[in-house]
Amino acid sequence: MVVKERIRIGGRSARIQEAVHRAVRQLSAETDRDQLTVPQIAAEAGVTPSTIYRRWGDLASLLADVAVERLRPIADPEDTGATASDVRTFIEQYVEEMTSPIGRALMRDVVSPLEQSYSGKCDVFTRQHLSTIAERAEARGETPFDIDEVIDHVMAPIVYHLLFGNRELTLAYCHSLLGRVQSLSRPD
Amino acid sequence: MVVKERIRIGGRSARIQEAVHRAVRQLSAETDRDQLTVPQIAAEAGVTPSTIYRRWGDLASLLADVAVERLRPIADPEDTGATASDVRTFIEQYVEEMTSPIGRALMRDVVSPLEQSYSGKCDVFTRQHLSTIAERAEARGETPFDIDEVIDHVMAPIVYHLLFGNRELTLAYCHSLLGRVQSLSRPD
DNA sequence: GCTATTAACGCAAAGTATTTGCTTTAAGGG
DNA sequence: CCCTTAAAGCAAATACTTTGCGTTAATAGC
Repeated sequence: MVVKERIRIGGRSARIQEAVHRAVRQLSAETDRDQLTVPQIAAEAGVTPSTIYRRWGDLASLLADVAVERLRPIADPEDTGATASDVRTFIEQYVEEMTSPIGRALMRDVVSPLEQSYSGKCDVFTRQHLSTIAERAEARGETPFDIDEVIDHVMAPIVYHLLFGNRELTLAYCHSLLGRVQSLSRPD
Repeated sequence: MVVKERIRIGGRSARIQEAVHRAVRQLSAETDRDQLTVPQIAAEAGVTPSTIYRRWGDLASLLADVAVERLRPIADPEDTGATASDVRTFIEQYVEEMTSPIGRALMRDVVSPLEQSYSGKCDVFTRQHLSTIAERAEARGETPFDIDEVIDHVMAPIVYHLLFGNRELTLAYCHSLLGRVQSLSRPD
C-alpha cells in the first residue's frame, strides 16, 4: 500500500507522522526488527494503532517510509577538490553506511514493499548526489562523468552484493569498480 | 526465520511441502499477493495453519522459499554454438522472465526476508548457469569469460533497475551492458 | 520385518494483530 | 470566525499467530 499523498500536511498530521517515525527509529534500535509490531510502535508514539493502519497500510510500508527518510541525504556530498575523489568518497561512505546491520536492514525495508516508489526515491537520492558532484566537476572545468554509468557499474554491483550476499564489499573491490568507469578514469 | 534443514525428508513431510508450495503458486496466480494469507494457503493445501507457521516461521519466508524453487533452473542454458550468444540468450531470457509482474514479485519475495540465504541461492543459480556456459566455451577452445564480471556489470544493473525502477530494461540496454564485458566482447 | 523413538502434523484454546463503523478533533478555506 | 471535511480516536468484530498436548508416521536399531 502506498502512503497517501496527504492533503493536510501541517499541525496534528505532521506531529503524528514525526512521532510515529521517531517511535520506529527508537524501537528498531532497541529490539530485533522481526519482533517490531504496529501496536508496539503505536504505544511508543502515543497514537492508536488504527491511525497507523489507516495512514500507512501495513508495517512493511511504514518501515519503508521511515527507511527512505533515514536515507534522504542531509547534506551535499563532500567536496574534496577533484571529481574522481568526490565520487570515490561518496561511494566509500555509502558502502560504509550500508554494510552495517542497520544499513542492510534499511535496504531491505526500502526494497520489500510491492510499491516501487520507496526504492525509486533512493535511486533519485543517489542520482541527486552524483548530479551535485557532476555540476561541481563542470564548474571546475573537468569533464563531467556519466551518472548512469556510475549507477550501473558502481552502485548496482554494490547493491547487488548487499542484497544477494556471497561477496564481501572491501574497499579494494569498490575501487576496482570505480576504475572501470570510463568517464571517470579516462577523461577524453 | 530460516526454513529448517529437516531431518526427515521423505513421505508425509515431502508431500506437505509440495502441497503447500503448490497452494502458494495456485493462489498467487489467482489473487493479489498482498492479500495472500497463511490460513488461506493452509486451507488450499489441506493442512493446518500451525504446520506452516512451525515449518516456515512466517509468510515472507514461505514466499521466499517458493520463489527460490520457481527460480531454480530446470535445464542448462541453451547452447547456441558460441559463447557470446550463449550469454546473450541467457540474459535476454532472464530479463524477459523477470520484467513480468510475476518475475518482479518473485524478486521481491526472495530479497525481502532478513535471511540472506534465499537471495544467496539465486546468486548461486546464476553463477551455475554462467559456469556451464563458461565450461562450454573452454571445451570449444574459446577464451572463457569472467563470471564475476558478468554478475557485476550485466546482472547487477539489471537487478538494480528491476528493484529500484526509474529505467526501462530494453533489449538494446541489455546489449549495451553485454558490450561492456571485456572478457566477452574483446577476447585476447 | 518388527518395535522403539521421536520429528512433524493436527487440533483447539489462548494471545495478538488488523479491520471497520462511528464519533470526535482540528486543518484549511471562505 | 464559522464551515467543511480530512484525519485521529475509540471500541467491537474479525482475522491471524502462537502454543500445549495428543496423534501419526518416518527412521534407526535390532
